[in-house]
Amino acid sequence: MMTISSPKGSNAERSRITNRRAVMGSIHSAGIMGRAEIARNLSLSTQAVSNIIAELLEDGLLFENGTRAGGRGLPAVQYAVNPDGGYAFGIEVRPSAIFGSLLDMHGKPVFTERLALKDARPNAVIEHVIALRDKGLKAVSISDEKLLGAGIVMPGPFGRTGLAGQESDLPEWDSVDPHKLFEDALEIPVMVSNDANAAAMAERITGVAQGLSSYAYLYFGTGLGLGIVSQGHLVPGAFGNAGEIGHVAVPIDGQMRSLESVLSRLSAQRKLQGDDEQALDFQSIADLFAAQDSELMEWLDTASIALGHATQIIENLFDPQTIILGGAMPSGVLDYLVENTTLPELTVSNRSARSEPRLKTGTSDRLTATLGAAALILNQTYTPQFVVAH
Amino acid sequence: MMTISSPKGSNAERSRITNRRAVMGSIHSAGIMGRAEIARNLSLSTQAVSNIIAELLEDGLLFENGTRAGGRGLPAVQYAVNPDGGYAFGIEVRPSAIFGSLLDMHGKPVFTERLALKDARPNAVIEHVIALRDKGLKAVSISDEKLLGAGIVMPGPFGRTGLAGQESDLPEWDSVDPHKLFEDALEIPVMVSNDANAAAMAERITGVAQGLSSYAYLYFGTGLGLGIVSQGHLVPGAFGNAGEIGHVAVPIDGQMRSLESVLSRLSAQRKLQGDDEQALDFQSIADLFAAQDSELMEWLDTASIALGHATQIIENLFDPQTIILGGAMPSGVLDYLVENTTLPELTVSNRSARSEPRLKTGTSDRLTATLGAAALILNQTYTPQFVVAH
DNA sequence: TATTATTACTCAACTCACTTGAATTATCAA
DNA sequence: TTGATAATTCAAGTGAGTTGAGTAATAATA
Repeated sequence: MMTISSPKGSNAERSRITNRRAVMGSIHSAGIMGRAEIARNLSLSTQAVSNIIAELLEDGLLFENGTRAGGRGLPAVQYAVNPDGGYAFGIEVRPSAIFGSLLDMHGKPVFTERLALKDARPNAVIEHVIALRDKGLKAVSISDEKLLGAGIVMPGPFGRTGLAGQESDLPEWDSVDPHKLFEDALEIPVMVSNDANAAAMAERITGVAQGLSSYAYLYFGTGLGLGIVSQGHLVPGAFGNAGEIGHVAVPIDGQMRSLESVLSRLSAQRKLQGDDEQALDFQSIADLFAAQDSELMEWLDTASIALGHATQIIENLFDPQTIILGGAMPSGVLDYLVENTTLPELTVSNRSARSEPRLKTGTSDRLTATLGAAALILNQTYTPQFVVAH
Repeated sequence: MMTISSPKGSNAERSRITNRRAVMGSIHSAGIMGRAEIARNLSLSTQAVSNIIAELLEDGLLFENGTRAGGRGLPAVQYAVNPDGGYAFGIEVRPSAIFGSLLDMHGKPVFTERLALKDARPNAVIEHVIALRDKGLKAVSISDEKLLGAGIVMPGPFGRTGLAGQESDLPEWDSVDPHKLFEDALEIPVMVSNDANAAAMAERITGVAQGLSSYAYLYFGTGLGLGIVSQGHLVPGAFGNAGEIGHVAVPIDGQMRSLESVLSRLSAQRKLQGDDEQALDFQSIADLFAAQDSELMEWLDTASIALGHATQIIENLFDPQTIILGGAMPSGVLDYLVENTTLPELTVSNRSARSEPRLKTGTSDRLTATLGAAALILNQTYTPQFVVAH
């Protein structure tokens, strides 16, 4: 659940915060940049940018990176983001395990760890999360002042809904406010979200969504989730549960099936193993794909059809620059889906002048969501805060 | 097409604009409000709010509205929005007609007019729009300084897409930038959008979406459109074409049909008249509904099923507070749909603790989109600007 | 080679808009 | 009647961005 802050007026202090983020964001997305260039980009005076940059240098978030000649005039001193200037902590909570990661300012993971979880109730989880943080900070020798915040990914949906009672639910989390719980325990800024949203943000910080402002992200976890980014901001939904695309019905062989039942790792597992409950992991699917296993290829055919329907829905509802496929599914499989899906014609995205493909493959990794959790925090430091309306 | 501005830094001047809007927004949504209360609401000092209110009184946008005792302490002087403080101009451009309206600050229409259009090419449209504006201002004796801006509703999709070549297209508009065209001609701020988005905003200013921040709006025009509002802001899509839900396919009698082909005025017309091309207008449908015409009721049964599917998709993708039905369809028909649609169970919106119904009826009127066009401008004066990310 | 145009950058003064703290006023409660 | 409470104003203070003049470094031009 995204925390929805009440609308706030602006004052000098808040302006500075906004502008610091805007400057960081400009430099992050450009790689290196000079002060005058940033000032033009943000419609600020060079003096203002100079002052902010001095502060950011002081804080160790930036460093000088040579000068650029090229044109006439005094060559601009260039600045770049210092990867070691700060770190974001990402946590993914699952019923049987917790995944933790630390990302530097470039979004590069410097620490990742999996912790088996016997007890997934709130207190036990908090204890493990604190342990994970301490272990991570120690492992890479980071002082805790450098920790910018923690992003938490938990299984949605948040609150009691028509989708409750599923296997992924965590015990005894119904009545607690995860955001407050984690913030009180960790004493740093916290953002809580679902896996698809987090993964979508990861693509924006380091992946194939860099430079995109409105896109959709299809996340392959156990099921299937959708992260929606509009004008650089996540669309969280009124209760933080937007993107539950897995439960949308599509026609498969003349029958309405939920997307998740044909386009997810779980569905592949069922197809390949029947009701055998042994987990079919990432690697086994990759191996079967490499061997062109006939059952898997059959599953892929059905999955492609489902993806075509999903594409039609997403494109017509959001008109994104692109739809990115990613998550815990081997990249070969994702590439196959992108290449073999027949794109629907009757959508607003079927236009001739496109700079992005309608479907593309993003990061494929079991840890996509965990890294995405940390990316939520990085995104915050690179993006001026969204003004929430009344 | 929403105009996407580049990200801007903040300074004193922009802070004041933001805060003025925030103050106006607070008062607008509360009806009447005192200064200290607004200050708390926006996390500003009372002095700052006092200064802003003095300015707004000076500009005629607010007026004093008594004092409120009730508690202890000095009773607060209350302020209310002056309906005559400014006006918004709304224009809806159709291939064969232009609709114009003027809304006061409360969102009340003070002038509406339909102008038949023989030539729908850009120059002719501009000419008629200017004439409409002048006529409106004259009719209600408003000086042109009071015109806050113009909202324009035009048939989407914008740009060449897979949905182009439809009957609603306007001739020779492919190569022009409507926003620039209208802004140059009218010399006031302009917002261009599609009918569904505009209608969604109208509900936020005066209708059943007051107080809601994340909701979806199903607009019945000739076809069917979807307006998506997330945290008080429209979700426009990368190219301004989000919300083309009419082209999403749903299963009807075991066959995939586009939503628009079963849930739109045009589809009702086809059902009732066969291929007879004579227009079936708003009133005729209302009459047939009053008479419980059997063919219309049959159409409604199918339409309800389609609406159920649409609801499942919208709820799972956005998790809105509610879905509002409105537009050029008699309210009896909309009410019937709301009451007789079987709501899907497998969605995140199927929760017990709801303050809003999952479906509700909004404004039903041929002019919904026209008034909505003007509401886009009002919304801007009541809502601090969205910070667009890099 | 010298000069000029161009651009980045800094310094210092200025301005805008919000904050702070003290003083004032009106109301309710004891 | 007195005291507590809350809204409001006044005046001074502060943070942050802007402005304009001046300096420095480079490319283009004479």
